[in-house]
Amino acid sequence: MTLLTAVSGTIPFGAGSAVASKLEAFTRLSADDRAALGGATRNFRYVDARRDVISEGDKPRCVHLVLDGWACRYKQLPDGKRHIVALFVPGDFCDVNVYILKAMDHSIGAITRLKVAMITPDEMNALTAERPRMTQALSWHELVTAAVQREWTLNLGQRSAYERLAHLLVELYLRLATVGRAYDGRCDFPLTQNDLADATGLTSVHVNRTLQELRGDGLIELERKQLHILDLPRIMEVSMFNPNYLHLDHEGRHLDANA
Amino acid sequence: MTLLTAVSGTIPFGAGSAVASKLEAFTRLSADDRAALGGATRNFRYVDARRDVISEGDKPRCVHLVLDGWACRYKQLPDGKRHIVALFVPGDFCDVNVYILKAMDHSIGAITRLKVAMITPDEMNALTAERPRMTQALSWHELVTAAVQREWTLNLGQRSAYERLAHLLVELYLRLATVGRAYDGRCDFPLTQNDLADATGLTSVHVNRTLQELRGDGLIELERKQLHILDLPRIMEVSMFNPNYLHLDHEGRHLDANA
DNA sequence: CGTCTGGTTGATACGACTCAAATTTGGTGG
DNA sequence: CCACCAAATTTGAGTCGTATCAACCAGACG
Repeated sequence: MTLLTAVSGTIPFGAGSAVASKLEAFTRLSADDRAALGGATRNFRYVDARRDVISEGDKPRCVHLVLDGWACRYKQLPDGKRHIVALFVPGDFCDVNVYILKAMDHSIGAITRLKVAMITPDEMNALTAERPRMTQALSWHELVTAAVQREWTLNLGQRSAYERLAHLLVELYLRLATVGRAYDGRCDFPLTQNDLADATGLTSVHVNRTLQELRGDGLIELERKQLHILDLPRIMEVSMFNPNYLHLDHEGRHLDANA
Repeated sequence: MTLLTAVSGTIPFGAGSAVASKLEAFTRLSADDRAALGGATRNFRYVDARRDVISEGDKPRCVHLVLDGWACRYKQLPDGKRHIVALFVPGDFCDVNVYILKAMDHSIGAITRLKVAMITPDEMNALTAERPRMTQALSWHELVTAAVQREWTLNLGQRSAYERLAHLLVELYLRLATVGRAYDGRCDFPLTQNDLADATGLTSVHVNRTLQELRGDGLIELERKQLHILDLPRIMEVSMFNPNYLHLDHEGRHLDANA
């Protein structure tokens, strides 16, 4: 048990371990926890880029968990406007417990080609039953997801286009870093300027000009779907980025499985 | 049991029953469920208007449940801007499970004088243990809260000032109606134009002018902290209000305790 | 009766949008 | 390997929604 944990703990990342990395931002997982997580993600499928994983109005029957690629939650307005209300990167659950609801009030779409696990209610129960640490970790995940949503609300409500875009880039960089998909200020960044526009409530034209400003100010490089944050402290400063809402402080270590 | 349920079921509203009304939008509660809810809310306090219930940075030790009055979640930016990211009306929980987190990433403030229950983790466990329907109802509550937060994100991102304010008014009216605090298009509405500005990302000056437009168009009356929605279908139309995100469809009746 | 908070009005400025077109990039098939 | 096409990015010019700044007014309250 100790060995397995130690080994998997040293693997920087790999198929299926993004979830574990994410949950370990809250609490150390035991070998059994990791194994259970692996079991729950055995059932997965691929979704092509720009296709829906599940659409507004559908009855949710399982929990989705992003194993690889990026996805988004979006809502469409009758006048045709689309808004991306959330982004999912590897390791993110798309709503623990959704299957309680009768119908989806939004759609989940793949940004890139997506590898996504489908976890049934029974499997979720099996995952959490007798595993209080796992239960807590999932609650933490939901709380963080809610906190991110609030921060996006704040972002749209109070920040300028420049600050707003900067804030989004920093958030995504940090989230990717916690699941081992970002290093040295660099990460994959598959969003088009159109996606960024839909996520920030700006037009793609204005996103374009604002990104040029960010580049001009020496804060970022962004091309060929690669983001490079050149000056993290400064971009955090200008976007008034307070990382507290990501709740990455490892205080959960008092729940350490291997303590 | 049947008698007690029937009796409490016929009381339109009263101290402590807003929660039950809210949860019953999802599932019928048994007499035992109601009693347990009553027990959990026995420990409450009053908070003066404009005072914090809990502040950013504080360690959350219990779940808060609004019994009477209005409250809000807000976040403050270093440049002094404040944004109200959520509103609470009677019957709303302020984050089931928060106590998992190390520190609040936002503050909860009273809009009016507030009667708020403080429920300890132990009491929450006692409330849900052996009561799967209650557990589900609380999950539903959290899912709806998340859906509302997404809708606010959409609201800020895609709707004009006019649509945005209209949407907010409709949402609050419907939420109050589900807990028996709104009838015939009328409800208490203690928010100042300043609060509305902080919640919609507008300035209070623009909120003022936009409210005048809504009044001029015969959609609402709003004075002396009383809101009167004159034409619900039309204001829903102009604000592109789709109530699906409130998940008020009583399909949960298959879980009816008295079926 | 003065003070304060919340609401209202007017004049002006600017950030972001709109529309339109050009350019670059990435992928595909010949 | 090149030609071609669609998608994504970039640029320019003009407009509009909302912010800003500055008064002023009304009712509540001590």
